[in-house]
Amino acid sequence: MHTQTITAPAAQALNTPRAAVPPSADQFSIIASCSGVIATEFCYRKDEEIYGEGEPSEYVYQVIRGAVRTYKLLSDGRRQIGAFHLAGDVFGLDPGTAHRLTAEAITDTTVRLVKRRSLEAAAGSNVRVAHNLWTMTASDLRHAEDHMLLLGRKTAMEKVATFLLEMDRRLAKAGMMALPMCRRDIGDYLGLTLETVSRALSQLNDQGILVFSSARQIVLRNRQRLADMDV
Amino acid sequence: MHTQTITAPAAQALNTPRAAVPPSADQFSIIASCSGVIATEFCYRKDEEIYGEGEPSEYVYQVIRGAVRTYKLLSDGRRQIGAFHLAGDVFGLDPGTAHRLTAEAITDTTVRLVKRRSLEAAAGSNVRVAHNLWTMTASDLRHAEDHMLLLGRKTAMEKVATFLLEMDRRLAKAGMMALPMCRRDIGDYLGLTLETVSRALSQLNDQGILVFSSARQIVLRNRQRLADMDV
DNA sequence: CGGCATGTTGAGTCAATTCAACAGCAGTGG
DNA sequence: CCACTGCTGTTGAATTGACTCAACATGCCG
Repeated sequence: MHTQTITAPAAQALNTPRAAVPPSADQFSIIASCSGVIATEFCYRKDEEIYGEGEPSEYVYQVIRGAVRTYKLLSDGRRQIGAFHLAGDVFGLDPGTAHRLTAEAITDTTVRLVKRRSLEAAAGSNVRVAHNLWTMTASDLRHAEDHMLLLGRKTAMEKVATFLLEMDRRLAKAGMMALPMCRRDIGDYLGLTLETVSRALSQLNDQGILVFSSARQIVLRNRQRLADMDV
Repeated sequence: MHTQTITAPAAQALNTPRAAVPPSADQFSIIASCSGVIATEFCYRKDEEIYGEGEPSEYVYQVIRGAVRTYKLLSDGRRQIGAFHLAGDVFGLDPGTAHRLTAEAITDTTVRLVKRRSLEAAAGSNVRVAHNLWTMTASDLRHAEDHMLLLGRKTAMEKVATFLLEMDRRLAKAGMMALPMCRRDIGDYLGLTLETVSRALSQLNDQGILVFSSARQIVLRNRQRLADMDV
């Protein structure tokens, strides 16, 4: 399983300042700094599996650098990506004994990980930790609820508009967003084919709503018109 | 808000034996029986709103009798039902301050409800309660993850097959299932139109995989062939 | 019995898919 | 340095699964 080399002492990551830290990051830091909870860092190469659906969930993860996709497969290979996890995000927090989705590194990725058992132990004695575990799971649930609405009821263009606004909010730096994932990943996240994603992006480009510096480097020129499409 | 009449003392519900109680029911009973947590019963008529999206989440609910749909709307009225809640199921457990979906009674429905604040208080002093809140939210998340795969990647027939197996598991009595919801609800749950749901059911009937006693009374004749369609 | 909800079925349409060709680019090695 | 190769992304053409619109059937409730 975790045969990757340790690349940096955990203490360094704990002290690294990061911009635009999502709420879950603070919660995770509180947990990770509890006595008895030991955080370690690992690196995964592009497309490497971090854990598989159905595997025992031994660890909980936080993305330090890079990006992760978590997905489910049908028997014939059709794939649904449930979420993209970016710097600061926590993933792999499945309160059962097994992971319910597969996690893969989208690009070369560094994660911080803590043992599930030590987490549960901390939750048993520290009410604050227990509450954080709950709210982190709840925030995954909120995202899933929003995403069900998108998958079940939005058109292709509305899906892509929602996606762009989500990524803009989560990873834009200086007005520019550098998408870590390919068109197929985006399609499998939105319940579309990669061609449909490409066509929608081209159309938004033609309309002047966005500009490409490269296929994955996008600047939004008109967030309002995107938000209007987003219903 | 809760202007319905109280129909039965809570104590009666607590002592009423029920068959096929889902795991969440036990967990909720543990919570509800905590000192300081007061459970009350209310009745809602068919199609009555229990709470609206965005409203402050004052209560957590458990279905005693009847059925509930929780859903999100787009501005033009397109609807995505996130879940159906049947006897024993807990719903409305949103760890934020506001409900993220609207809840409506599908049929005349009796619920048991407890104040959120008393729940959180109990969680603060009782680790068991805190853990149950977490696992109940996690089980909603599991359902949402499975449902995203369905919405994003399954065909109409696969969606309907999955739906039938889910409902068969959750509400079949003596091999027969009595669906509380109409075709439109099923469609809005599966990301389909009501006509497509109707056509799929007719086709399964023609194939002898199921038999209708009435439009909503269904007997599955061949679960294996349904499971095969379910991929 | 009549009236309205719900459900079924048919015909035509269309949004997104499939299949196919090609363009762009990054990495590799001669 | 540039040709070669493989991967990613774009675009076009044809197809199709699900949708829309419409008519009719069924059944429940007063």
